[in-house]
Amino acid sequence: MPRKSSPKEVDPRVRRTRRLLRDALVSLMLEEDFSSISIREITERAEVAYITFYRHYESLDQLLMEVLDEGLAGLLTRIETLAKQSETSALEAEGRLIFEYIGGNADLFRILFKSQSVARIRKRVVKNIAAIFQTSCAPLGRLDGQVTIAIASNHIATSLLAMIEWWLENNMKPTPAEMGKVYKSLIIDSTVGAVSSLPVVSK
Amino acid sequence: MPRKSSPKEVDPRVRRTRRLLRDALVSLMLEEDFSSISIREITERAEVAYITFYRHYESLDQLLMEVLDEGLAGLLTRIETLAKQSETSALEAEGRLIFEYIGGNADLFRILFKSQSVARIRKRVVKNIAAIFQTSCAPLGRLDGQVTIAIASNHIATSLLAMIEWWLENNMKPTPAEMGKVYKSLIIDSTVGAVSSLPVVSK
DNA sequence: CCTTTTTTGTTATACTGCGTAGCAGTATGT
DNA sequence: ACATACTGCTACGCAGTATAACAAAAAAGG
Repeated sequence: MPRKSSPKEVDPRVRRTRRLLRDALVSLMLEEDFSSISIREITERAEVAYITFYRHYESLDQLLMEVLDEGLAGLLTRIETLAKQSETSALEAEGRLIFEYIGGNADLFRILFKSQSVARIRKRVVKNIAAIFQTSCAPLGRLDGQVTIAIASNHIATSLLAMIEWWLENNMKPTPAEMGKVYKSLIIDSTVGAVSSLPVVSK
Repeated sequence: MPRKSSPKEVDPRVRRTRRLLRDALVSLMLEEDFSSISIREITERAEVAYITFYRHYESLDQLLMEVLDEGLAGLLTRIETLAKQSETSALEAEGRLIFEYIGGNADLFRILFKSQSVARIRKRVVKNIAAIFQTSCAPLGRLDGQVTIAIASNHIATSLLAMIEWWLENNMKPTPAEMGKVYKSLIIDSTVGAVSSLPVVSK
C-alpha cells in the first residue's frame, strides 16, 4: 500500500500503475465476463508485474469499485438535480441530460449492467437513487405512510435503472430527448399520480 | 452422465443424488454467497462423493439453473393469468396471488435475488415476463409503435421484479393483499395510463 | 549530480479449488 | 443370482490466489 497518507502529491509511478490496471479491467470486461477475468490476466494486459496488483488493491472487487465509482458519481449528481425539479418542462430536459450522459460514458454503463457479479454494486446504486428521491419527494406533499414512500422511491430508482439498461441494450436507439419524455411520463408522472391514490400501508 | 435418454423410469439412486445436490446448494446459498460456494462444499454437505457431482451436472451453473427453473415456472404461469386480466378487481386479486406464491417459496426467490452471479437468470426472467405482457397488452388497444410497447412491457416486468425483491428484503411486511393493490396502482394503472399519452417513438 | 527513498520486476512458495481417471464397492430390477 | 448401472475413494495435473525476499529502476531532496 504505497503512500498511505500522502503528504504531498501522489507518486507518478503509482498513478500510472493504477491507471493501467483500471484501463486493463475495463478493456477486459468489454470482451469477456467478469467472473472469468483473473488478476493475472489484468496485470498481463496492463503490462505490470503480478504482485503489483496487490500493492494497490486488496481484491479484484476493490478495483472494480474504483472503476465504477468514477462514472457513477456523475450519474448520481445528475439524478439529484433531476429529483429537485417539479416543473414539467424542466423534468423532460433533465431526463434528456441523463441519457445524454449515459451515451457519453456508454462503455462504463455497459460494464455495470452486462457483467454478472456486480449485482452488489447495482444494489448500492439503486439504494442511492432511491434515497435521493425519498428525500426530495417527501416535502412534495401528500405521501401517506413511510412504507408507501419507500416503495415509491424504490420503484422510481429501479425503473430508471432498468430503463437505462434497456436503452443500452437497444443500442441507444430512441434519442436522449425521446427517452427524457418516456422517463417523465412512464416513471415520474405515473408514480406521483399513483402514490396519492395509494392506500396507507401498515408499517 | 447417467441414463441419457431414459427408456423407462429414472434410477432411484439418481433421483436421490440429484435431490441431495439441489438441497445442498439451496441450503448453502441461504448461508453464504454463491461465488464462494465450491463444488466440494456442495458434495460434502450432500454427503456425496465429489466426483458424483460431475456425473450429473457439467457445471455449478447447470445445477443452479435446475434449482431455480423449478420455482420460476410457477411464477411465470401466475403472471400469465394476471396479464390477461382487465377488470380492476381481478387485477388486485391476481396481484395478491403472486405475492402469496412468492411468500410460499420465499427461500427460492431470496436465492434468485440475493445471489450475485445469477444476473443472467434474472435477465431471462425479465425477458419472459416482458414477453407475456407484450403479447397480452398488444390487443388491449391504442399502443402506438413497437418501441413504445417494448419499453412499456420491459418497464412492467422490471418493476414487478424489483417490487418483489423489495418486498423480500423487507421481510414481506405489507401483506400480499396490500402489495396486490400497490402493484395494480403503481405499475399497471400508471403504465397503461402513461402509454396512451406517450409519443410515438421513432424506430 | 549523487544519495536516499519509494516503487516496480523477478522468482519462488504454500495453498485451494477444478476437472479427470481408474478401480473397487454397492444398489437396482429382472 | 446375475448383469447393469450407479456410487465411493484416491490420486493426479492444472490454474489461480496471496505472500515473501531480493534485485532493479524510477522519483525526490539536497
